Amino acid sequence: MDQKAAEHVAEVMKAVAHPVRLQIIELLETKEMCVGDIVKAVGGKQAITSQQLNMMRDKGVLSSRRDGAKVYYRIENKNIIKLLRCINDHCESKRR
Amino acid sequence: MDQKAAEHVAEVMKAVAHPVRLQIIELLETKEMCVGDIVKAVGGKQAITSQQLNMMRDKGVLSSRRDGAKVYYRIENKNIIKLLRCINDHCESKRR
DNA sequence: TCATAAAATTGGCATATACTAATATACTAA
DNA sequence: TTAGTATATTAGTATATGCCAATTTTATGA
Repeated sequence: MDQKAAEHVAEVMKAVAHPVRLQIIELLETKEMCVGDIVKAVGGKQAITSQQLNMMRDKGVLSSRRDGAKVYYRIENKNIIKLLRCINDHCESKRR
Repeated sequence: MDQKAAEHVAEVMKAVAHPVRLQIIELLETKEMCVGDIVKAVGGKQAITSQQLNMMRDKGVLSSRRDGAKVYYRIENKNIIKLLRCINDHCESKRR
């Protein structure tokens, strides 16, 4: 992994490395969802959740499409899901 | 993933989400190394590298053993390696 | 013991991040 | 066009992070 790749990887990981953002990614694992429903599901505030979604989209983790007044977010790259599984395995094996 | 698990996962990811720390993990993928050699390999400063190693050990990513004056670090949980692979896959599929 | 090497720690500073309240924009339906 | 709903943006603040220089701790060998 060269310098540039390492920087990119670090950016992607930082974008995901947050309890609520991990929750959002889990929510989107199997389906797309609009901002309002995501806000309700994670029990957060509209502005913050919107910021987090935008941020993850900017980093290439999510993508979005507008449908009328609503904006639907989905996972852009499925490898993020694999990533989550790896981390989960790591944490579980530590807890054991 | 419950709240507590999400927080833990986020912590581990944050510990790894840094260009130099990713480099260090790559270095340690197949072997343990002492601090001095890691410092040379990543071209960093002693104090900073020591801080990064300590930090990753605190978060359960690495572990260490002292052998005389030298301290050897190694990857504590191999799932971190899998994690790196996932991230690499992610980035490569984005570049294509 | 003394000098040196290896690693860890400390205090400080600049920047980044997370959050907040308030406001702005985009869209729909009446 | 107006009111209402959905989402995004802005400016500000508190805290976290990353880095630095200097110092300290731990261990070795003369």
